[in-house]
Amino acid sequence: MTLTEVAERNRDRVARRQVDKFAERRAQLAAAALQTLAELGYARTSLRDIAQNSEFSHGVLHYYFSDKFELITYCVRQYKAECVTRYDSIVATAGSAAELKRGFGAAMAATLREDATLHRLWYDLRNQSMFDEAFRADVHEIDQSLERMIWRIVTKFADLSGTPLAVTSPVAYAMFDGLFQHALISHLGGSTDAAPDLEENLQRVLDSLAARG
Amino acid sequence: MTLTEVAERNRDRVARRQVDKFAERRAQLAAAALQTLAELGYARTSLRDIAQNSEFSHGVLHYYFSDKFELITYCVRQYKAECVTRYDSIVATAGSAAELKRGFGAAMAATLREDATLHRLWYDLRNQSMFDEAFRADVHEIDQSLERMIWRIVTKFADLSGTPLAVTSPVAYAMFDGLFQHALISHLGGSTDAAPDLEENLQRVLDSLAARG
DNA sequence: CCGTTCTCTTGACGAGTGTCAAGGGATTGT
DNA sequence: ACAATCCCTTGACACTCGTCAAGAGAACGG
Repeated sequence: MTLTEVAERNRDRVARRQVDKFAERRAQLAAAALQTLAELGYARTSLRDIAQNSEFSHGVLHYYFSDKFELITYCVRQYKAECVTRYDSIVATAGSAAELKRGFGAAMAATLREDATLHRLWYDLRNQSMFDEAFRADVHEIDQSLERMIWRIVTKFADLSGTPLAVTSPVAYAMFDGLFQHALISHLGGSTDAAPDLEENLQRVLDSLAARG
Repeated sequence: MTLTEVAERNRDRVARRQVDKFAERRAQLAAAALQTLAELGYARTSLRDIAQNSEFSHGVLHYYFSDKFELITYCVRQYKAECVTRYDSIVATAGSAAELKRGFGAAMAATLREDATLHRLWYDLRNQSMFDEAFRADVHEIDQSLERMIWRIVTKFADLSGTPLAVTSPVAYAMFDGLFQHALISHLGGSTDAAPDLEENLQRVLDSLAARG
């Protein structure tokens, strides 16, 4: 191994370590941003609010992100990574249609309770994408991931219960999304029935998606 | 009739005329505000933007509204008045289940195309109500009105087709609302299929709501 | 016709915003 | 150990925001 090779390898290692540190802090700041956005909403969240929810000052955000839009975009992507695999274990482990149905309803009701502020942030950003074209690509990608996640559940349910499906993937997603969104609004409005109602309604609708005719 | 009675009547008439003029201009400014909000979204709309979409200057808004919140609240109420009776004529005139179904789908698809920006404003404000409690009361009232409107259609459809219903009012509303919202996002994203797809999907789902078992 | 009230404009204020430049420590490579 | 680079803070900038006060001009009363 020549000297220049050693030097190159060291430089690479250093560069990688720096990149890792850089990426790590970006993720850390994005986490603080996500928490703040979930708390205040897109319209009311400033960079200073975000910095105040981290252990750094507001200037550092422009060291790790070129501008506010890149920060929020990064946040959205980080949110997605956490989101899309949320129900995969339920789909994988369910051995019967009834078990899948119960697990699905329970998981949705649980995340409604535990991640309510994150979910309202998602709806907030998806709404922004209707006004601001810059958000559309990322939002649409997440939306499609969620639709595929729902479709995995629905198809597996039909498979396990041995009945054909009466809906398309977009329609199934839109219906479940509507149910969840209304439950979220009700839940954040103070209703204690929102989660159990959602759990029951989801199971009923899931049942009705399998054609009986 | 005494002199004081005449004086009183005149004062009343003047007062009423003033009130009318006042209310008229409030409505006029609220219309400009609605248009601006529908264009820019809640997050990006300033009072100066609104004034620029009217024929007045920005200061006049504080002459007719005590603050920004009262203006937006007034706008939301004005929006509601236009909204809730949108499909009543369809419900009233439909003579058969098939006609009602067709009319419902066509009307929803039409308003998706023609009032897309107003609809996205509604979803924007409903989202704001998840973050800002001050919006919740008005938003919830509108939401209930819309739910009742959907329920009138669904129950009339079940009545005309002679089949019992398999869903509750909140579930029916949530499902149709989800379908419409996703169609709106798709439509504003540039899809030309959104409206016809919505029309077809609505009719399918409406059919499926009537129990076949 | 004069005085009062109603409408509306103008301009300013303080607060809050995203952005960025200057610089101080800390860390690192040699 | 010295120099260079990295990381972060501070403070400022230009701008926009909601709000309000002062006042001009029209409309209206007696």
